[in-house]
Amino acid sequence: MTASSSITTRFAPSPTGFLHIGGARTALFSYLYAKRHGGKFLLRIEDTDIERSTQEAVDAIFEGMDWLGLKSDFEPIYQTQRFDRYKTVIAQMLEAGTAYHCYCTRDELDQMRNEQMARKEKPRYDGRWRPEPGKTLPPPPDGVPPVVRFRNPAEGQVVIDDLIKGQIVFDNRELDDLIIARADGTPTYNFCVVIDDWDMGITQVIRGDDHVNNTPRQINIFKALGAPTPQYAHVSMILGSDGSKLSKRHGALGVMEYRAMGFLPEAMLNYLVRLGWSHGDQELFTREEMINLFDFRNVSSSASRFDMEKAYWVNHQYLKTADVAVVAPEFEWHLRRMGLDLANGPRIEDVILAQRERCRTLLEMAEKSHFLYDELSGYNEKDAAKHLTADAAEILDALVEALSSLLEWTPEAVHQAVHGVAEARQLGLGKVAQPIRVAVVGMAVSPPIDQTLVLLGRTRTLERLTAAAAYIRNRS
RNA sequence: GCUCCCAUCGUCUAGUGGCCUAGGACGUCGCCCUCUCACGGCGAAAACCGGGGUUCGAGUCCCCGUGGGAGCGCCA
Repeated sequence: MTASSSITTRFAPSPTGFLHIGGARTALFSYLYAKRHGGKFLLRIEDTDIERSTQEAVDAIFEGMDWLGLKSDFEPIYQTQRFDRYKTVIAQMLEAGTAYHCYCTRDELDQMRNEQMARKEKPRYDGRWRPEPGKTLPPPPDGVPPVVRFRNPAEGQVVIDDLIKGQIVFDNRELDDLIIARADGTPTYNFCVVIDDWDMGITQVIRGDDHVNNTPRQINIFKALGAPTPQYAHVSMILGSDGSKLSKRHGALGVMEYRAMGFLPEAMLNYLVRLGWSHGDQELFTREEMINLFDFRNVSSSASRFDMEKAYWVNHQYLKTADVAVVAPEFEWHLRRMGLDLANGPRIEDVILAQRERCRTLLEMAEKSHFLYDELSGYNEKDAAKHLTADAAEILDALVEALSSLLEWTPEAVHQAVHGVAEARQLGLGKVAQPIRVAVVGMAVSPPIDQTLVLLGRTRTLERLTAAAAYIRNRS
């Protein structure tokens, strides 16, 4: 926790899609770990697969990181801008004999794999072009551009002391000679990662545990290069609520879709940090607390499921307690998205205050506040049938009279007027409040009636009350 | 098939050999509050995958099994 500012972590997505929930959590853990130790966090775009990488995906990742407030301490790095560096290292490795050319064609490789699978063996490169002392290599075939393979040690073990999973041991015999440069000369993932992590002084590699099997190969490359190996922390996957892997089909939504669903970024972070990590029984954390408390000791090594209900609950906690000034811009985003004119209604801060106890998401809040910014499109059928009864017409008339004579339009005044009407008729407040709700909101659900009417404003309240009374009379 | 990972309530988890007749949270159910919906309060049901060890003592350590998952690309 002291001035160990040598800590550097990175989040290294490949730009082939949006920033999904698993990536966001990995990014968060990386960010928190760096901040916790006074280190740096950086973002690296792994775009060596030119075929599949797109600018839209890069933008989507930035957008997601930005919305979550996960700031990189440096300008984002693109692997495609580092090709010269990769080529230099590959040339050095060829020279040093830690890498070699392989002239196998894809067809040969496919055939090799199929045969191995048929023999129930683990498919792997058989080393036919691997130089060995006393071994005579076949002459390079004409017209076959070679790939470059890493010469993985044939013996011994690779030991990973994973920050989350503990010690993992791999036998080098299980590892084959992976391709580090394609036939067209472009370097491949497992190689670029090593060079980048080395060059950028990454001290902790934090990534999904679908990468554990790559780790021993990468460590061997570090060693071949004489580079220091980073520590590793392999975070388990996030599964869908049914326990299956998240896929585009279900669950694997981009973080921006959670924004559209009405989540607050801080709530999203809070839910995510608790998915796999814990600090005793604490459920809610400020960003400062996350940073101060985060530790891999308390990160679970088993996969976890994304539970929408719990996520909603966390979001609701934030909506209820967050500074209105913080939620206002996000709420405004939703209202505008619904095509509402904010000038045509109350201050959104007041709306948030009135609604936040009864809304789990900002989207829900926007939907329930629609009536404040636009005309009613009609009454909810069941609610109208129940509350806009023949008896109610007269009550609405009385309310119009009582409310229009108020000197001021405050919760207290409105409250008194409404109660006055109820008491004069010896009715429970519900008998009066419910018809009002349906009349002004369109349905029987809203914040306390006095607050609702104050938000709506006198003019609109009286209009809608009158309209409802007319509606009742026209109907009967 | 091979290699690797994982395993406490439906879900997220606490638990680092005795404090565990297993705690918290979400969700569920009941009651209270109440002008609706909520908030809130109180209460309930609900879990250590199985079998062997180790130990005076195992949810906690070891082994085996079972069940999940990941990887085995000139993808990342």
